[in-house]
Amino acid sequence: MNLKDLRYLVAVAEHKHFGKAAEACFVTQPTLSTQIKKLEEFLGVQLLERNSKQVMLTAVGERVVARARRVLHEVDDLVEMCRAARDPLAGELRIGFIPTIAPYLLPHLVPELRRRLPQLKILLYEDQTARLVERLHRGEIDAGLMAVPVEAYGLEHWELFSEPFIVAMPSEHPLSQREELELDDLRDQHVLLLDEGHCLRDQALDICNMVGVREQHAFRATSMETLRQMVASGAGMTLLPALAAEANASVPNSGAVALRPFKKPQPMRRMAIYWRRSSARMEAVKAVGEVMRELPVVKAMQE
Amino acid sequence: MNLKDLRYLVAVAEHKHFGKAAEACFVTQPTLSTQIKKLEEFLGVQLLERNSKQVMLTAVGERVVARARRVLHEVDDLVEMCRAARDPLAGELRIGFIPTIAPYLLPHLVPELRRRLPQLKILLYEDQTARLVERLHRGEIDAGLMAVPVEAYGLEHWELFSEPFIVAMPSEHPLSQREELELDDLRDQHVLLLDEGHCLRDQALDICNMVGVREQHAFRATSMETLRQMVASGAGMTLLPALAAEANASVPNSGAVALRPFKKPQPMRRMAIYWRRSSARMEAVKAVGEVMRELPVVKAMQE
DNA sequence: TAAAAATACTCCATAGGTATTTTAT
DNA sequence: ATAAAATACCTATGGAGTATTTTTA
Repeated sequence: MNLKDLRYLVAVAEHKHFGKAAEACFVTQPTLSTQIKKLEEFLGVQLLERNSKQVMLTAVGERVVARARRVLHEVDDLVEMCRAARDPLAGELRIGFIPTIAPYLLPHLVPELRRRLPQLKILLYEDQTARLVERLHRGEIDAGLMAVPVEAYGLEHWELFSEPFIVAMPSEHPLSQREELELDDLRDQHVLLLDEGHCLRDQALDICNMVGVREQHAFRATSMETLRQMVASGAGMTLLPALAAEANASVPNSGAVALRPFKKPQPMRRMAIYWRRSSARMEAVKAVGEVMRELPVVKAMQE
Repeated sequence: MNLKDLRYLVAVAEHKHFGKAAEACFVTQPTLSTQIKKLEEFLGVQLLERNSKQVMLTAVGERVVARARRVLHEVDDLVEMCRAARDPLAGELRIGFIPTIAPYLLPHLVPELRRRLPQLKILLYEDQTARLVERLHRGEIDAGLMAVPVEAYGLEHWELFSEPFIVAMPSEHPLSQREELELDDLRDQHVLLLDEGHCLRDQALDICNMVGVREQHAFRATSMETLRQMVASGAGMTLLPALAAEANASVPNSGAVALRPFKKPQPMRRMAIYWRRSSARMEAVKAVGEVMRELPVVKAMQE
């Protein structure tokens, strides 16, 4: 049984005339007649009573037509729904962010997305890289903003921007006298790092290893905010990504922390947006990436 | 778009695997793949995200599948409903009766129908011949029990039984002394008849005309009950169909009316069941006719 | 490398068309 | 006699199959 057959039946029920119904369905009368007959044979019941002067519905026919109408309406709705969903820049888009950038980037990003991609309903998720990758694979999110490299099959990515690392130290620290620092200045300093799992920990560790810094093993912060508070309390220094450092200004107790950039070339982490190679939302993901790339606060970091 | 395509989609959504879904649909994987692809092209949206290791639904896909499931359930219900309605001796059957037989036959017929055709839900209508024919043509009723002949195109009929006419007269009438009457006995009698429209009027009139009876033009009864009361009050005599006459016994004031049959061959009216030539319920109508024909009260009239 | 989906192609069932017949009022 | 549905027959679209290739984790 086909939807077309049901349409033919409903047309006959409406016109009470095979010829007119056929015309309304853009087919010929014989076509419609044979299809209706087949439908009746398939269902095993007579739906229409016809003679050369009039067409009437049988009792079963009446009920079948009523149900057929409902079915056809629902199918039409389904098609209409898809038509409305055709815009690749509309609908929901689920994006995950690593915790060391989410709270610092989103206040800039969200209003801009609302302005530039108003049809897109962005759902935000925050998780560490490994969990974001997992959720990408499971299809729980459509995209993830993470630092390259991410070891994961089946994902594609776009590199969006680089984020310099800034040194955060207690304001009374001797190095705070200097405008800019060199990597070598970190040598023999005690550096505080984030807990395992945060990619930021590994990135900072890589930099430290280049110059032989000792990690303060006794203290491992579980969040950037904790880390900042530890620095403010004089427990040591740390490396903050630029956006987090920038946000420091507008935070209580910020006077206790001195922020100093590195001399060029600054150590940086490269941020990219990731999605499943097979994702149907690639276009939307790229559009969102483009918006991020063009955020003033992001462009300012790139020169 | 076909219902089959929707079934394929739902199968893939359930199995999350094209091969397994194809198997469940009794088609090959390439068939299912191409049909799903066509469905996506038709709808203009990607419904599934697939790679060689997993299949996932897109957001639109999720919604389409939900709607498709509803549609398919409704279609299956529709088919199931037809399967249940296949029994030609089940469902509703609308039957019209002329007023001069309905109240006298139905008390015998209805219990017997309930016993012999329990699946058939009989709806009863009562109207004069012309209106019954109209309603038959309009499809408002499936059958009509009327007296032959009925002048109407497009109707077929089955003759079921003949109903003798019985003379009803005031009990003090001289003719009531006789056991059986002859037609000639009616000559010069004053006969009361039903109002225009009742076929019984015409049948009685035909009989009267054969022997030259004068109609009592001043009185025309609008119902058989009125007619009987007029006879009881001594206003004249009349011809009653046998079933109506038989019912007279159990009616108040019955002692005032004498009933006398004619000598053989009795004048009779022939009752038949009519239906549209194109009717889908012919089988049920004939079954009901058969039940009528075999009613004891009916068979008793036929010897 | 192995599993799975996509593609290429072939075939045939059937929807749909044209011409004609049957039917019923 | 006429209007309308049914039938006969033909065509061609497209659903389904087999064999193969491509993809990707």
